[in-house]
Amino acid sequence: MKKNEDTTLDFIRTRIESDIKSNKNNGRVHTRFPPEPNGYLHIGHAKSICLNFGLAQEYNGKCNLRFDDTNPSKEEVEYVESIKKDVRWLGFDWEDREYYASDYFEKLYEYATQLIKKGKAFVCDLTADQIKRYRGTLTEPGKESPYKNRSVKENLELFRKMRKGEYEDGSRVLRAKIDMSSPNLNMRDPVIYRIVHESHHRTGDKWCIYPMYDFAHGLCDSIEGITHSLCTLEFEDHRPLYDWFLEQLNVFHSQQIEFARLNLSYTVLSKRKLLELVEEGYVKGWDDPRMPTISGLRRRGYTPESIRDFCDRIGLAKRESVVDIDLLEHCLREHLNKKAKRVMAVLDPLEVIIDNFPEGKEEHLDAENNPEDPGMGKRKIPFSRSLYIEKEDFREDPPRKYFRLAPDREVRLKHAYYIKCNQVIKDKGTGKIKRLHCTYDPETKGGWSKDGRKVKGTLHWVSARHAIKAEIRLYDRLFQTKNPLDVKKGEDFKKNLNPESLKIIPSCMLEPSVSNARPGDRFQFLRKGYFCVDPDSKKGHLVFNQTVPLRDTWAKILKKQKTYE
RNA sequence: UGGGGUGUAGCCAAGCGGUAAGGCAGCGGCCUUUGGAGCCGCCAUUCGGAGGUUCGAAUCCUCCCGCCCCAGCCA
Repeated sequence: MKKNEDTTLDFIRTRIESDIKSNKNNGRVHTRFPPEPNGYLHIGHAKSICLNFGLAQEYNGKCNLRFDDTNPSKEEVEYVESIKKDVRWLGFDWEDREYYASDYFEKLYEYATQLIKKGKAFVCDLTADQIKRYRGTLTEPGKESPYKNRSVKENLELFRKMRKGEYEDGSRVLRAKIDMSSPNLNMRDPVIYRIVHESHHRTGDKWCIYPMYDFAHGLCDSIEGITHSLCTLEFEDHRPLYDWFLEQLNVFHSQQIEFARLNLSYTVLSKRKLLELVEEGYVKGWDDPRMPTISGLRRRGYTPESIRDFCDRIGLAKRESVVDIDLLEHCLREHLNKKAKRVMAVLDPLEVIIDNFPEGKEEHLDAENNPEDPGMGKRKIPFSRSLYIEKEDFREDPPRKYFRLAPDREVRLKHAYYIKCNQVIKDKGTGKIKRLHCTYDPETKGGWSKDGRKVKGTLHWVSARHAIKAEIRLYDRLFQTKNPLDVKKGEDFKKNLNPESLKIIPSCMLEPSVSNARPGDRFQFLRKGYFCVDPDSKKGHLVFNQTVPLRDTWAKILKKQKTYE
C-alpha cells in the first residue's frame, strides 16, 4: 500500500502518534535496527530498516544501528561490515550511533548480579538436556531445578567464577527465577547467561560467559533509551519476559511492538537457508545477483529507491503474508524507466545487409537517451551497410499479429530507417538462416516517412562494424515454486531450485556508446530490459547483468495463441 | 486437549456502527519511432462460518472453524 495523505496510518504509526500526543517519553521517538552479524542482510531486513529509520525521520527522532552480538560462535566482522554497507546503500544514516550489545557486556553482567542479589536469578548446574526435560511441555508444567534455592551468596560466588573461566562450556548457566508452571515457556526460569569459551569479534577473549538474546535485547533497548522497539511476530511471546527484566531491574521501559515479517513469493528469506545456498555452492556468494540479499539485489542492478518504495508499498500489519515478487519488480521498473539511459544491444544477432547502402559509408544518427526525460539528452549512433538485428525479430513464416520483419515486409529500425526484407540466405547444410538482404528507404531517415506510410514494427539494431561485444548474464527466479519451502516430507527446499536461473550469453553486440560504462552503471537495452554493468567486467570485456526484463506483451499474446490453438 | 497471535479479491492492504479505499497481478480499449512507458475502463451485493444485538454490522456479542508462533545453553 502506498503511503499518502489519504490513507490511514498503520498500527505502529497510530500507536506512536498516540504516544506523542500523550507526551509519553516527552514525545521522543527513538528506534533501532538490531541485526545479528551472522549473515548478510536481505530484502526482509530492508523492511525493518525502512521502518525503523523511516519512523525516526518522520517523527523527528533517532534510529540506532545496534549489532546484537551475543553469540560469538556465529558472528564475524565480515558480516558487520556488509551490514553497515547495505544500510548505508539503502540510504540511511545512523550518524554516530553505531552500537553493539557487546558494548554493554559489563553493564549486563551488573544487571545479572542485581537479579541474583534480589533473589531473582540462580546458577543452575543441570545439563542442557536436563534443563530441557525439566522445562515440561506445551501442555504440562515444568519442574523446578534442584539448584533454584541456592543462597544469594553462593549464586554470586558461582556467577563470579563462571566469569573467571573456572568452569567448562555447558557446565553451568545463570537462570532467572520466574515460574516453572507458566503457560508461556519463555517464563519457565529461562537461561540468561551461558558459558562459551570462544573469542568474540569485538571483545576478544575478555569474556567466557555471554548473555542470552532474551536477557540482552530488552535491556540494550532500555540502556539506549529506545522508545519503540519493533520486532517480528515470533517475539511476541518473549515480551512478558523482557518486561519482567525491566521491572525487576527498575530501568527505562521501551515498548516492544511486533509486526509480520516479509515473505516474498518464489524466494527464501532465512539467513540459515541463504547461508546454505552460499556454502554449498548453489549460488556464487552472498552477492550473487539471484540472491534476495541487499548485496545481491545491488549487484543485480536494483536501486535503493525502488527497494524503499517497495517497503513503503507492502504495508505493515500483524498477519502473516506473502508479497508477490511482481510488486518488487514493478517498483524497480517504475524507477528504472525514469532513470535508465536507453541503448541498443542485440543479444542474439542475425546479420542484415542493406543492399542499397554503399559499402564503406557510415552515418551517425541522433538517438534520444530517455523518452521519459528529454533532459538526459541525445547521442549519436553509427549506421552502416551491415547490421545486426535480433534473431527473434525475423520470421520467415510470421504468425498472426507478428509485426516484426518477414520476407517482403517493411519495419522501422529505431532512430534510423525503414527497411524491407528481400532475400533470406540460408546455410546449405543446416538450413538455418544465415543472413538477410534488405533495402532501406533513404527518405525515412530518423524513422519517419513523409508519405505518411505506416509501419507496424520497430526493431533495435547495431552496426556490425561498430558494435562492441559484451557478456550478458540473464537471470530467472532462483526457485521455480511460489513457496520454495513447500516440499514433501523428507525433501529439501533446494529441490525447488530453478536449474535455469542463470544463462550466460558470451558475446552480445552493443552500440559503441556503452564502451566506457563502469561497474554499477544501469541501462535499458531497448525492447529487452534493464541491465547493469557487473564488477566482473575487465578492460575490453564488459559483463552485464540483466536486472529485469521489460514487460513483454508479445510473449503474452503468443502464450494465449498457443493455449487457444 | 497450554499460551500467544491472526483471518477483508489471485497477492498485499484500508476500514474502528451509516451501506467495501488504494496498490500489484489479470482482463478490455486508447495511444505509441521500445509489443516499453503513458492513459481510460473492468475486476468483493460481500468481509473464515453460524447465530445474536441494532433502523442499520466487516466493524458489537456468543459459539465454531482455519492458519502462524512457542518445549535452543540461537537470534
